[in-house]
Amino acid sequence: MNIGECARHSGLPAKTIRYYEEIGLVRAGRDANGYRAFSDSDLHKLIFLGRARSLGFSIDDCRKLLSLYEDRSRASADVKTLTEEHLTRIAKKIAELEAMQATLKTLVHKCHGDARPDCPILEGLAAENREGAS
Amino acid sequence: MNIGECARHSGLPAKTIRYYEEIGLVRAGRDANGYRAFSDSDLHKLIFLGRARSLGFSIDDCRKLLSLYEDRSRASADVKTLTEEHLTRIAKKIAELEAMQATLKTLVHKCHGDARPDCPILEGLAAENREGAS
DNA sequence: ATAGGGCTTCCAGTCACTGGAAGGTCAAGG
DNA sequence: CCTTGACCTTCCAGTGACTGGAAGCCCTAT
Repeated sequence: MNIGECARHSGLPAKTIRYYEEIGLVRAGRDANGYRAFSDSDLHKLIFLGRARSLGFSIDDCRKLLSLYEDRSRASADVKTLTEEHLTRIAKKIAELEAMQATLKTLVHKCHGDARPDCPILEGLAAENREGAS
Repeated sequence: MNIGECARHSGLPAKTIRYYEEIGLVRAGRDANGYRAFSDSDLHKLIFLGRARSLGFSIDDCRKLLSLYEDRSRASADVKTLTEEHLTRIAKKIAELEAMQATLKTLVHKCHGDARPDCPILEGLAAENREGAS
């Protein structure tokens, strides 16, 4: 399987597959003409990587997950720990975004949004005479 | 005011202030010795930028917000529109993270997390015989 | 023979900083 | 006067995870 077909089957751009090979996430053989040759096993790894990335795992996490995936004697606890740490990061990120959202919604609500220059959003950003907001 | 004092008052690292100057977000005068000299007005802009960045606005948005901030004849509607677009992006991001969170929680819940290699998380990532999950 | 599509490598750019090296400046202490 | 240490300066490189583009080889069909 060459890189184009592999890209179609995995859903990953060819560029990304080359990049994954470059950083050592996957390895590909070569045909006589120099084209990359992917086995079914390589394709499965790429699909695995695509799924992991789409769930927000970092490349570094993916590297660990992939090695656990390939390790027949792994402990599922290791996978679970990695995933739980990732969940913690996601929860933190959501909390941060929700805090921004709350502040911004308050500001937007106060702003009449017309042709006049008076604007509580800009005043809020200027941070003059603020009290409670973080 | 030199950069160190300005950093303390604005809460931004000196490196960041230099970077903001480099990309033209703020301008600073110079003392005879070549040190940057910040006015109170520069400091206010930096505080403004710090607040805007902490609310997730991009540098490009900050540039627009700053020019609106300095434009005494602005229309508050322009600020509101910018902010609402940003809120839309935040909501989308939160939704994405929550979708990841839901999938990951389901997988973690299924995984017993012990010394055995059997692991529903890895199986889920391998995307074999999956049905409903996105 | 040529046109097209796919493949290769390599380099640069993204975003918003951040770290570090090499060196100038200034105030205080010996 | 000299040194020490904390400032400041510039410039270069690296981060994460790709993405775009240029230059050029390969393969198939017409």
